[in-house]
Amino acid sequence: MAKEITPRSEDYSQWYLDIVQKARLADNSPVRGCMVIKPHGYAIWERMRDALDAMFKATGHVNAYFPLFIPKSFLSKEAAHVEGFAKECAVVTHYRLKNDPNGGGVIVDPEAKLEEELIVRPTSETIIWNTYRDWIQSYRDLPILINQWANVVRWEMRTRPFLRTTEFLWQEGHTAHATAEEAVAETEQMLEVYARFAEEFMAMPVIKGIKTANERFAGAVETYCIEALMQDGKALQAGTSHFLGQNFAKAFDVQFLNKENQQEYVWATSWGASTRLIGGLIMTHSDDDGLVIPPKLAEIQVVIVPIPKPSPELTEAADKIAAALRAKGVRVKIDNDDQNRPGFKFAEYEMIGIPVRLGLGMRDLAAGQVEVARRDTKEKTSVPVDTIADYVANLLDEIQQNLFDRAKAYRDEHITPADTWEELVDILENKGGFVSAHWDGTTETEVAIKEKTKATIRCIPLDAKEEDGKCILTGSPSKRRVLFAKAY
RNA sequence: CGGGGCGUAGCGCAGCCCGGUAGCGCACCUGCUUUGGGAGCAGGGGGUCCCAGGUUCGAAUCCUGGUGCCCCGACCA
Repeated sequence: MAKEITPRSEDYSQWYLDIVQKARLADNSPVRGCMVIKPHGYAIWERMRDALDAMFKATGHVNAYFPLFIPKSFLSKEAAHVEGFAKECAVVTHYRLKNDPNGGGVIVDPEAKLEEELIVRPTSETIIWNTYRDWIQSYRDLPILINQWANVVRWEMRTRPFLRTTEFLWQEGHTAHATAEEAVAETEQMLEVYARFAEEFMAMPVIKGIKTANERFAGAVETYCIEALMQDGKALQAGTSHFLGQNFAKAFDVQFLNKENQQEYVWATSWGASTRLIGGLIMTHSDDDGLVIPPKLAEIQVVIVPIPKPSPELTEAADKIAAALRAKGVRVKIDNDDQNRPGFKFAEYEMIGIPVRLGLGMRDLAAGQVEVARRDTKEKTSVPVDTIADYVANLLDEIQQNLFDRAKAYRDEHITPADTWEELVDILENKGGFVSAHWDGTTETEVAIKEKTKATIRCIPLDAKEEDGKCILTGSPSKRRVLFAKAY
């Protein structure tokens, strides 16, 4: 038993770290808060990236790439934006090293100080809007619908693999529009794209909503978000889409001539999702035996394990099954390793989250069957070889659906209405999850509730019904319920 | 930035209190026997004991200073 995973019931946080480590998703790096994303973790990101990228393209977006470095002065142009990011920026001050004259190693060459410091992008609004100024003259130049896949750096106090790392991978969409209506429609459309991606590919149910002023993106007029619920009852913001109004256009002086030959400021949106999604994926589906990957995001959906080890007969049978599966579009690996024993392999494939495992031994071959083991429920059944391809193809869909249904049932059970302060506190302390409660709409109240309970308003759900009520803390009138939760 | 913990083989750790020249498990290499849920036996390789200074005949161990990482909070995707 070389690879024990801490049970969730014992220490959820340690369980999470164990999964990341033992499912070979990522390693810590020599640099604080940065991680090495290992092949098995990166494969999940590649699938996420490809799926999202296709959805962006299908909604009319194109990819481009803007620089990693941003002149320091750009950051100060949009007041709220600086306020939000200044405290967590990595700054490049020099461009050269030299040998230490006092011996031992290299030092920063004091002669090589930069005239203007460069900021490693924490997000790219500033450099992109500085560029858009030159690209936009007329309403005919609009809209601009650009996305970029990039890495960004935010010097966070406290980091956790995938959930919050100093450097992370993400995509950021930056669009420019002639009207506010069009920009809002874009913001909402992209929120919809994220929600669909989360639910269809990650099998992770999400709540669509808007952020309160207090939780809004630095520089945005309105921030839309999708919020997911993790197994430990904490919420995770899984994607955001911002309506930026004319804030960045004004800060970077981006105007266009409209049809009436008048100068107007351009309307903007930005939207992003990051490698944090992998953290969400882990905490939505995985269990004490290891990672669980939904079939649509699994690089390898099916592994065939010859039992007890590969032999000419077993390999021939495995090749046929693999060919039949591949013909159905299933991603298959045949385990040709002849060193480890079956028990070891079973545990290993469960650890790294392969959705379906086929066990194939002489016993099965003689009976014309294959043993099918599904990762999500751990159930095993024997299936005739001649129907295996159809069976597995259907099973993958069923697993994808089951994971979603399971997560949704859990999530739905953990949206609890509260009408008194005592209820709110009790639910947050003991049950966890989202608490649906009335709020008077002020930042003061929101902050006060956070100080008392550590819970924040995750969002005002888009589908929140009009309902007269009283604020859970102050008793002031409220028109609708909002969702409170402790969050990652 | 506060609080706590830890730096000893690739990984996880013991040894430190009480100083005597480094050990255990896993992993790795070789061989044999095994193989339907994490194999067994035998042999073997691998170490600036985080760094610097001090005390001492002698430091992984004691003292001083530094440094790194992890975990828990406040801040954030």
